[in-house]
Amino acid sequence: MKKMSGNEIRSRFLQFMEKKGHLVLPSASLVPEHDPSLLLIGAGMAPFKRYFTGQVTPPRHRIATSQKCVRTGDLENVGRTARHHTFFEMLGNFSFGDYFKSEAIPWAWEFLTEDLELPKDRLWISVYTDDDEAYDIWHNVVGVSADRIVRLGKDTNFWEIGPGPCGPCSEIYIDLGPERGCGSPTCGVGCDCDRYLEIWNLVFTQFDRDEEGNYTPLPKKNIDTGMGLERITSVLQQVPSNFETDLLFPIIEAAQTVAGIRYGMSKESDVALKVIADHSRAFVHLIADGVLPSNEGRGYVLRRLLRRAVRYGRLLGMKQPFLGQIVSSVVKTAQPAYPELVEQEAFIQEVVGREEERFLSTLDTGLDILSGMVTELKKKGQHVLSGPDAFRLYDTYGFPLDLTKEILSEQGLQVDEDGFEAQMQKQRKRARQAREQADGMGVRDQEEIVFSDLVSQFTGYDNLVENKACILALVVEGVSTDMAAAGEVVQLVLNRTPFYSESGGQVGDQGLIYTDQGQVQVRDVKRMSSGAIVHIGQVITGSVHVGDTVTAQVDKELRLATARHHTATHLLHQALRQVLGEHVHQAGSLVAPDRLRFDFSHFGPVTQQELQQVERLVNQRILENISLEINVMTRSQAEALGAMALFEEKYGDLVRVVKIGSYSLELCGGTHVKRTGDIGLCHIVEETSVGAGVRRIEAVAGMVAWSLWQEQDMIVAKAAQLLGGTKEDILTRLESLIAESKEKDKEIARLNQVKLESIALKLVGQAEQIGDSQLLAACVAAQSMDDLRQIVDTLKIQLPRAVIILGYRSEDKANFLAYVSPSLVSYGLHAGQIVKAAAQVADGGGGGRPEMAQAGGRKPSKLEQALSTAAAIAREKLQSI
RNA sequence: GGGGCUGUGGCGCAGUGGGAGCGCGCUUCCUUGGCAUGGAAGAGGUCACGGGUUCAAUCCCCGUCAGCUCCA
Repeated sequence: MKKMSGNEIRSRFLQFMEKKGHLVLPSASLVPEHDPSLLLIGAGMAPFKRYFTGQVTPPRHRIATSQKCVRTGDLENVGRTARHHTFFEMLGNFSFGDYFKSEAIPWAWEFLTEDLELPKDRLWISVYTDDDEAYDIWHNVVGVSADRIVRLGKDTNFWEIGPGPCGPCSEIYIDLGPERGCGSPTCGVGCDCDRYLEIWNLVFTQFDRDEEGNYTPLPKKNIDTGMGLERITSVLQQVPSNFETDLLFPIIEAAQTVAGIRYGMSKESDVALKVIADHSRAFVHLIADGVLPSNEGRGYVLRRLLRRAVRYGRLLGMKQPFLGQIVSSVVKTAQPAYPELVEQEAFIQEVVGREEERFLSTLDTGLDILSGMVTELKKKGQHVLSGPDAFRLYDTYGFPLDLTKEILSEQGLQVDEDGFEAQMQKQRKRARQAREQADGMGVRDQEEIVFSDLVSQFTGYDNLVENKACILALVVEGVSTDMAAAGEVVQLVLNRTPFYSESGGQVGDQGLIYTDQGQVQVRDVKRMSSGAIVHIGQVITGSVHVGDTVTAQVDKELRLATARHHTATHLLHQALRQVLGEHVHQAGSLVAPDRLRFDFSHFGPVTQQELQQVERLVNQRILENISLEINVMTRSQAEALGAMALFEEKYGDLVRVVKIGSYSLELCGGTHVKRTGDIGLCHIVEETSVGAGVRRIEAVAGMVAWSLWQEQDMIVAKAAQLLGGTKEDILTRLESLIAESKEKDKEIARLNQVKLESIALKLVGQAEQIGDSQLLAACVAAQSMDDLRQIVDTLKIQLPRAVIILGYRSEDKANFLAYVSPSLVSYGLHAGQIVKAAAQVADGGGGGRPEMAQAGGRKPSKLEQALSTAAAIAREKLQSI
């Protein structure tokens, strides 16, 4: 057996297959390019699905790759077994209707035994029960002895996923020795234990399965093989698990250095190190392929992996962000095969760092809350965390359920997962209902049926008036009708219309549809999935009838304003990619006559400087007055040009490509201006967050931008006038005004203080002596409760053993403050009770602490009476001491 | 689009129906040959915003905005 590095094995495999006539391709992106049904690439053959189905012709009939794969199906097993990974590489050779078993089998044998020098006497073969063809090749052509070939059943050796191409497969195993086995006398190939390790699977797709389960032979048979790079490397490097190979171990080493522990110290810390190493490989490659952390889809897979890595880091005692150093080691280790990672490292670090920090704070609050819940559980002697509690952690604090489960199980506790799921269902139901309600405003399902067999032709790209259109259908209040009269809200379908229907974020046109007898004011236009274009509006004069020949006229000003915003959106998109990076992708868009809203993927806030730069770039393109080229072409032509495809499944085979010089190229069905100069100017109004990883920019263009500028300029001019200076002076004037005003506030406070002190000193003399205590009840000229407090502050130094009751009158209220010296409080005197008695006289209430309390009343006329009542109560108490 | 949580000095956070606080940072002074440290004094707040309840709201209720988070 030859000892080789993982990188060496990868390139040896590809070289071998190249010699056998294969086209060697680089690994495809983890993000499936033409397959919206697939979240991520999880198998070596996944990028070639369309070659297997015959939809697309492959560049060559033999292809070989080492493909990056991500699988998160059994996340819990990662780190606990020798072989589970979320990220791995699959070595594979593929035949698209070219060679078949008699080539694929000997080649596999040749590569393993000659190039890798695996000992023949340790290799075992499995074939499908009925596959005599494969058996013969293994036995007679390759020369594997009969006792080394095992026939296995459908569950392991037949590859199929529902209807479609399928076929038997043959697997190659290596015997790792009896010491790795289970010891059972029946132990052999196919046993669950670790002794016989499957290293290569050869799939022979030779049948087509129909819905009924009939298998018909395919005219063009395919080969699809897969050998896990990490696995075969572990065999050649003679290490017990994939994690000890040179593909993964350098990352574990980096992690143990950061954590200050050693691999092999304990089972738990080894699991944590393995999880960190595995997940880090996955998220580094995901980010490199353009995925950003978010709350859904691929972004959520990424976020979960990243957060799990952080969580396991915490288990090792790492409370600070640490993934940066791990990322470096991943990049370094993967560099020979993926040199592009090096260029992207800074960006990856940025994304990882931000997400890590965000999660650490999320985690801290979550852990606090969870440990509170645990204490509560233990106090009650329970051992199952309720579904709603677990859900609250998940829903409100973003604390993943699997983390909750793990943390609880460490303490012998459980989670009521059914209860959790029930809460989740409730949440889903709520969201769905809200959605239905929102949809109720637009065109309802019923109309969808009414219009289902109608088709309208859109003629409005170059043309805003259609003179001889015919009304095909009318709907009033959800009911199909022949006629609509003045005042009625109507939905109207024409055979031909220049009205643009809401699509791709661009709102529907407004305008007029009229005949000699009637006029309809169109407010919105929607397109049915059937192809009918529905105008929604109100009959303003006369009436309209099905069959009428009408003139349909789009409001030109609004359409032009919308077009300005749409073209500006394309410029903005490109400018954002230029300034922020290629990871910026459209995540939603609204194009209206008065504004545009553009949502895009980005990891953090856009700085003021970046926004200014983006805005400058957009306006530079506008000034360059570039002509737009709009062409309809096939999808593949557009792709060849490098067009940015958006929402691809929405479009048919022919696509519309909007090109702005050499600057921007997008697939787009919307309406645009002729030249960028037509936009006039564009101004970014605000930049906000929509959710993690998605930012939103709102901007205005054309006259809207101009009137916004005019309005703001007027405000500035007015401000300058009010401040008595020029526009340039505003900021300095304001600064000095604010400073001055603060200075004056302080001076007023100081003067007030002096005044209050003099009031207090005058009051001292009015105090009534009762035993060795003093009683003071007085109405003073104060402005606020604070004033009363300040007077008391002065008084309580002069009258060290006293009850003080002060009152003042404000507009329509009486206000009181009572103070009792601490030495009197111990005799049972209570400021709250005294002041309350006073307030009740003035028709109010109050309370507070024993030494200080305040109150108020609605009848200021009773102020004096209230004070003397309170004084009487206090006097009585003082006399009884 | 819908739900939950949060919003208190520059930053991180306590807090309570009745005088707005803590830690870090900042300024000045003292200690020191200088620095680190130590000691003292001080500046800094429309308690997100707008309504309501109350004699009294930073606190309770409603709305708006922003951030976080889950669902769609």
